Amino acid sequence: MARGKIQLKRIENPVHRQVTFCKRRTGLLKKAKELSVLCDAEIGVVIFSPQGKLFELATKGTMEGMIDKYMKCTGGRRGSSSATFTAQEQLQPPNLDPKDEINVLKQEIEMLQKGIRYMFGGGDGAMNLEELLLLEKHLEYWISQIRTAKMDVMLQEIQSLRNKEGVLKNTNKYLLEKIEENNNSILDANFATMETNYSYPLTMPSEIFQF
Amino acid sequence: MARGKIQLKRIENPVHRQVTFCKRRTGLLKKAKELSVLCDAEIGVVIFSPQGKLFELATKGTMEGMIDKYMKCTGGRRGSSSATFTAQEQLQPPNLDPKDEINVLKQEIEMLQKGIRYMFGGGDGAMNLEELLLLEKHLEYWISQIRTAKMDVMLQEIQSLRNKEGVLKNTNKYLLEKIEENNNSILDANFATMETNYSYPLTMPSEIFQF
DNA sequence: AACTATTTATAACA
DNA sequence: TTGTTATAAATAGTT
Repeated sequence: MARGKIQLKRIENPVHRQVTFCKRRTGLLKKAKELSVLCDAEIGVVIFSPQGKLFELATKGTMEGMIDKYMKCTGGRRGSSSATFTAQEQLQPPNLDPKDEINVLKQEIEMLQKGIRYMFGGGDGAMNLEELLLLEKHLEYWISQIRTAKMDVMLQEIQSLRNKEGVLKNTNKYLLEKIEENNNSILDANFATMETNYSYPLTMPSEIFQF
Repeated sequence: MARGKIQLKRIENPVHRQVTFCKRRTGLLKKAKELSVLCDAEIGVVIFSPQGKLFELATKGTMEGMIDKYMKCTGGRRGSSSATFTAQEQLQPPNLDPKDEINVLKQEIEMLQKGIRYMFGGGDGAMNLEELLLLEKHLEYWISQIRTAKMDVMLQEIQSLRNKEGVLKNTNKYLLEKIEENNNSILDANFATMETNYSYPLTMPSEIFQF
């Protein structure tokens, strides 16, 4: 893409090939990150150099998570490392002693927490400093996701309210016109009969009706 | 990259976002193919749209093959963390009517399941505003727990290092004394025999040994 | 690792 | 979605 067009075939000069690999690998990963951020997509990229060296990128969560998700999508059933979060549906005897039920529910919560731990790619037993830092990072990421979702919902709500506002404003305008018409009719009637000089308001206080 | 610089953040306009997703997805896959051909690399790309639709590319063999190779490269390291993020413990008064307790637990389960589904499903927008706010609160609690744990570990580490420091300082002091003793003995010996007038240092450079 | 002349990708628009 | 075009970004060849 510069100083000459490329031929879409293997670069034979090993030095050129290595340099190009390095540059384009960087470019590819950058593009993947951009796409993920700009369009809120989840992307995994795995690159093996000709020498078998691995380069990878997973834009949300971990590569393992991506692989699990991929497997689910393609229906491929292999030893998925993904935990099951559906225990509740499986074991739910209708009538149970409250004590037992509590225990069952607590068990389920534990299972769910295992799912969370899975997501964070846990370590063994007590967590060391690195694991804690990683977990903190993951949580921060998750919370940012939640906040984004929250914002989306709120923006939607705002849009909905604005639409309603428009409708109500129109209705209001229509009603104001009607009221004015009515008042004028009454005024005309009064004027004609001369039974009273009490003056009706010509309009309603507009601030009550208008937004 | 055209008709205007891009901001590296989520495109809020859904139409723009969709168009950009489509175009950049194409671009990314093209770049991946090119890199693979030019540099003889094996590349796998997996893209999930925000709606969860899958797009993929495996430049040599199949995606499954890539995943196997990836697993081999990273080694099947993964354990289960026993760290506990038991949000329900904190949010619950100890003595509660069993019925209420059950409800609380059920609520907790539902929220966790939704949260997990949300994360793994790439945010399919199944949660409403209140749920998101609640989840955010829980996550904030978890993160504070993690930070507390992190602080504990760090403080422990610091204490441990201080202890070590104390021991080492004492050892160092002791060794310095020994060395000085030795030097003096040798000096005395040399002085006594007069075989050489080479002068040994009386002390070692102290900054090497002291903290 | 830098530097540019070019090619390529793509944002805005239709 | 697809196509067009002005412009941003990537990068091939070079230093």
